[in-house]
Parts: sequence; structure tokens; C-alpha cells
Amino acid sequence: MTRNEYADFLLPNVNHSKEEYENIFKERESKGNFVTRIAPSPTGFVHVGTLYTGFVASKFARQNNGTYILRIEDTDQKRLVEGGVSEIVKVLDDYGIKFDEGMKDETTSYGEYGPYIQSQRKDIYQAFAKYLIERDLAYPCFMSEEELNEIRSNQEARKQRIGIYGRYARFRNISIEDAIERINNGEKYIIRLKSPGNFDNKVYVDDAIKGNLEFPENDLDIVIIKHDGLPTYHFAHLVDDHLMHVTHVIRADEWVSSLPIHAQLFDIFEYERPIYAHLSPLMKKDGDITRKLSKRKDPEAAVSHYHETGIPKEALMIYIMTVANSNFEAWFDKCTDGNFMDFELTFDKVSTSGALFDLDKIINISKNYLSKISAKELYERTLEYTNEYDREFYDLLKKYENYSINVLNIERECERPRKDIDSYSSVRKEISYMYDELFNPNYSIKEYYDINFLEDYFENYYSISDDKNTWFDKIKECASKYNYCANNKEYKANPESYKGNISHACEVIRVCATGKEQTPDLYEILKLLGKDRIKIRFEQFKKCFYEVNPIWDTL
RNA sequence: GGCCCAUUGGUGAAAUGGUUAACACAUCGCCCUCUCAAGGCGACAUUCAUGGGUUCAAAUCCCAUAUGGGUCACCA
Repeated sequence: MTRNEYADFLLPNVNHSKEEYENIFKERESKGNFVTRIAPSPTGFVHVGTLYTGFVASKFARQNNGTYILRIEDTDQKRLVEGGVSEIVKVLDDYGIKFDEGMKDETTSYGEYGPYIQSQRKDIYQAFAKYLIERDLAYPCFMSEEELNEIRSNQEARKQRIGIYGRYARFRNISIEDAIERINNGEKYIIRLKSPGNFDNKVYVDDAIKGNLEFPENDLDIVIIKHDGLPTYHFAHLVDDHLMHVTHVIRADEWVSSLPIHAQLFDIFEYERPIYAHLSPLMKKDGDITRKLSKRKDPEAAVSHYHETGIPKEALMIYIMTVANSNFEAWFDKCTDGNFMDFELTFDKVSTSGALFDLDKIINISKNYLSKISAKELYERTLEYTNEYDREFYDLLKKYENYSINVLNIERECERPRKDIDSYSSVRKEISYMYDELFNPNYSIKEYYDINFLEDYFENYYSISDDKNTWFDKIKECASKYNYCANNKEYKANPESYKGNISHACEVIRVCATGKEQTPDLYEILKLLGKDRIKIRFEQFKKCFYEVNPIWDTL
């Protein structure tokens, strides 16, 4: 049997040859100068790390007028989750990451270099594997799981390098006849690379982020085709990235250690190696230890977490930008139009050590972002959020649309807008007292609260048509009658001779009208509440006040 | 254990051999203000993991050590 027949025997039913595939997928005529991709697995969970890498890759593709591909890596059939592809597509799209080629949902795709889902590329991988077998650069391996485990524990015990190499590669030189016999006897096999590497030689890779990296050559006979006929990551990386003419492989740090394997694979096929850029992982401080943000342990590792907590997408993206390039922040401070996407990312500014994922910083970015959008926009987005997570509040927002927008507009369109709202979920907490349906005050009546002052003020002084200065002057005037000192310096000099100062007087009004000691601008609030509602709230306050001070009038 | 990478304050970091180690977040203080949220001002690394070296000069270059991280699957 010739080697070609042998390859056919090991991998039957392969429709095309490697050369045929190479001819089908010619280089792109346009936008081929910078081709990159993201290759997630559809496990039903989108990690912020995926968003991070995906975003960085998309940004570089866009900056270079290149091509960005979404390829789905579903070669591990055990981990697949139904709807996983659509989930990835939806999340990335939500966050503004657009593709030129790739999967659209579970089954459909667009682009000329597909299929873009690995399970449908089986024939292609096998064609490439056959090429290797024909050249005696790959072989069938019949070792059982038990045998593999045994080798590993032996190596561990003897403090040797772990893996299938040298004398551990038991089937490396199996004869064609022997292999055929075993297969005819029903023995299971996988295909291993017959690594031409030597551990004593060096291989060099110039990573766009990490710089010059030096490794021992790979001498591991890695698996290239698994039992189910699908490739391992390494082999798929070679085949897909070559056939899709990917020029830049931007991926997570965890792949750095596989670089000798990848370099070797490209070298064997005499393909030009892509430029690699390895992004350091996002970290998390867990007690005393620092570790990668973990899907299982950290809720904030899921992109969905930010959706659920109402962090604006833009805020997350701005944060991701600051992690990607630390000079982004200074640039963004000066950026007047808020188009953070205009920033030009560079590889040499990407940190080489993993950054702790900083939730405080995200909150800070979020509140700054939310302070700059219009009340109308905040309203729309909060509506969208509450529609999903807080129907009660959603109904109120819907019912009082204009009023709600006005409430959200308090201290907004000005030079120094309010920054109390840090997420869509915090809107309710910050403005709920403006809705009678949610107004449920738990007054704590202080000794300097004067019900007569309040009554007098609302009856005889407050007018909704006053401008702000007049309004404040009137408070001072009325408060003075009840021994609240209108002049702060005087008050500070002699606090014991007054009931309080003007701040205390305002506090009484504020607590009565809102049930809270701290709110935004009182003037605006009273105006939006209107006289009738203020009156009702006053009566409610009065009742409570007399429960605490039954003999107030006689004091 | 092997291989690879990293190490500047609580956090993200700037600095690319040359004055008092930028800036931002967090924290704390003061000021302003009708209270908050802000904003302004200030504090917070006597020193860049440690030890050696090179140099007139080191956070920056070299060596060693320590610590942390990644990886060593028929997972990606």
C-alpha cells in the first residue's frame, strides 16, 4: 500500500485535497491587508475576556480598513450549548462589534471563506491531515486513555517533561501493515503529528504585544485529529487561519505557550506565519491570591452581568479601552464629542501583564457617561432596562413620560451635571420619591423641624412661578421668622441662639416634600411636584409630625 | 516539576539613562453650596519586589534571587 492509499485508508471519504482547498480560497482582493478574527466556542456564556479580545481585534481591523471574521470553534462537541452561536452574535453586536464575514446564527453565515463553523469544516481538516500522513509527518496512534494517564503520572513522578515525545510516542514509527491490521481488528485511533522538532533547538516568535519570545522547539506529537474526526484547536488554527488568509491572530495570553506548536505547524506546511498578538488576561483579586477572572466563580466575568445591573454598554467599552491602551484615558478626557471609538489603538501600548478587573472604575466611568447623555436618552434607556427587570417602575415611567424626563433633567443640561445615577438600575433609587405611587416616606423628625414654619412657608411664601433667587430669598425671609438664621456666619458664631440655619430650614422643606434629607436641587423638585401634591405631602408630614410632637403648638 | 511571561502606591498606570516618580479610580481631609451628587484644593510610593553589578548618573541596562501569573488534554 502506498502512503497515499494509506492516508485514504486512515481518513476515508475526504472529498478534496489540500491543494484543491488552497485553490478555492484565494487571497482577498480588497481588505486583505489586515485580516483578523475572533474564534469563540458556543458554550452559552460570553466572558468579558471574549468581549475584550473581540473588541480589540475589531478595532484593529477597522483602523486598518481590514477584514474581521467571526469563526465559531465548536470542535468540542461536549461543551456545546443550544443557541450558543446566536448568543455570541447577539452580545457582540449589542456592544457594537461588527463583522465582515462569519456566522450570523446557528446555521447561516456570510462571506466567501466559509464554512465559518468548524464542525462543518471536517473535510478540510482531514484533507490537510492526509497531506501530513502522505509525507510521513502524521500517524495513527492507538494508545488508550489509561495508557496515556499512566505515561503522564510516570513522567510526573520522575519529574520529566510531560507529553508524548521521544520514546513515549509509541506509535510514531508504526508500520503501515501494523496500523492496517489494528484498524481492521477494530482498534480505535487518533491522528498525531510526527513532530520534527528538537527540544534543544530554539524557536523565535515576535509577538506584537509581548515582543520577542524564545522557546524550545516543539517535540510533542500532538493530536491533530480526534476520535470524532474533528481537529484539535492547534490544527484548526493552522488550517482555518491559513485558508481564511488571516494576517493577525489576536487572542488571549493563554495561547502563548502553544506558540512553538503553532509555529511548527505553519513551518511544516511552508505557510507564512501570521502576526501574533497575545492579550494578557483580565484578573481578579480573590482574598490573597490574584487569578484569572473566572467564569464559574465571578459573576462579573459574564457580559450579561453588566446588562443585568444596568451598566451602559458604552461605559463597559470605555473601560475596556482603558484596559487595552492606558493612554486612552487621557485622550478621552480631551475628547469633546464623546466618540471614544475614534481613538487609535496600538499594540505597543497594550499592557504585558494582566490587569485587575476594576469594578469601581467601571462604575465611575458609567456615572460620568450617564451624566452626559440627555434626559430623553436616559429615559429611553431606563425604559428599556426596566422593561426587562423592573416592570413596576417601567409602567410609571411610561405613564408619566414627560414628567419623568423632566425629573431626569434636574441639574442635567448644565456645565456640571449631576452624577448620582451610576447605572440604569440606580435610576429608580434616585428618583422614586418623585412618584406618588412610590412615595413612602419614613420621616425621622428632628428637634429643629418646625411645623409652623412649614405651614407658613407653603401657605404664604411658596409660589411656583418664582425664579430661583426669589424663591431662595423667600425661604430666608420666612425661616427668619421662626428663628432659623439666614446668615451662615452669624449662625456659626452663635449656634445656640438659633433653631438652625438656612440649611436646616431647607432640610425641613426637603424632608417634607421628598421624605429624604438629600436630594438634588430643591427648587426644581418643588416646581415639578406642584402645589397640590406638595400640599398632600405636607398633610402627610404634619400627621407624622404631631405623632412625634403632640404638644408642639404650646411650645 | 518543565517551559514561558510579568513585577512602579489599595487599583489601572506614565516614565524609553538625567531636576521634587505624571495622570486616573478608590480612600481621607478642607473649601464651596439649600442638603446630596458633583466641583475646587490638598494628603496618600523618602522610592519603583530583593540583592549585586555597569555608569558621573538607574524605576529604566546586566546578573542572581524572590514573588505572582499563564501553560503543559482526543478543552478551546
